[in-house]
Amino acid sequence: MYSKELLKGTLQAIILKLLAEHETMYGYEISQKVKELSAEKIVLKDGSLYPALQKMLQDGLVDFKEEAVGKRVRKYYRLTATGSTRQKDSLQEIRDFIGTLNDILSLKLVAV
Amino acid sequence: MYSKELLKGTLQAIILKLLAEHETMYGYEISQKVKELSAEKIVLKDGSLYPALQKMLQDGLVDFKEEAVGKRVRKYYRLTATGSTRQKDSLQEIRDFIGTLNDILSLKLVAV
DNA sequence: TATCTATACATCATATATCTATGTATAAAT
DNA sequence: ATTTATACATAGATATATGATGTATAGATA
Repeated sequence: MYSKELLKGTLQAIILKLLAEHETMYGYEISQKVKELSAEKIVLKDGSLYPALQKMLQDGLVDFKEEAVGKRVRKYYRLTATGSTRQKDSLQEIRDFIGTLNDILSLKLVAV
Repeated sequence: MYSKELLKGTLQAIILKLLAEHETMYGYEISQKVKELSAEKIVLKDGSLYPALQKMLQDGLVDFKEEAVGKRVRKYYRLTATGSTRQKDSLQEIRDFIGTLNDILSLKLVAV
């Protein structure tokens, strides 16, 4: 696990990216996908994920529909048009920021 | 300027890296160097820099000696042995984290 | 069948780091 | 003479991830 602070500013971008690739996803599915893609290096806590989704909902970046699975109910989230725009913007911002870190920290990263 | 949150978790690593490369630096010099290396994309506020330096001092990552320049006094900071170790660790953590972001966000970055 | 683990959601208090605003003061530039 | 740059600092505001805790269903295992 990384220092908690590193994830700040990138968690929302990560969620947006997954939703951009998957049409709909429910919260637990998102957390599992992040764990998988990060080789368990990023393990979202419930207390991080659900409040983040609710903030994105408030900000109009996502909406959701509930779906019953047995007696349980999942909330399937989907990007709105606003969310789709924000997704591209936030991804670009992270690219740019990493480029800046690359310069300052001499990381020697290049895009292919 | 980037979303404020992005810098969190990396500011200390940036300061440590500059100190690893420069033997001694004073606060204002650090802020100017960061501005320069980032093409003004990262402009540290006094309220970020000085508290950060004081925390690093408390944590034993740096020490300093005061030096008079005319009637003004500069605080020249220097890495301690602990700080030097931390510098390498935090840089590696950021590399690793960016690698993970690379996977999740499909950034297509490679090290050269 | 009982128990543990995984699935699925949520809220509240806490921690932490950066920023904004503000303050003091010297030095250089216009 | 006035503005800008240099050089430090602190207090309060803000944002966001975490820890702790809660509820409840479903599946696995002993």
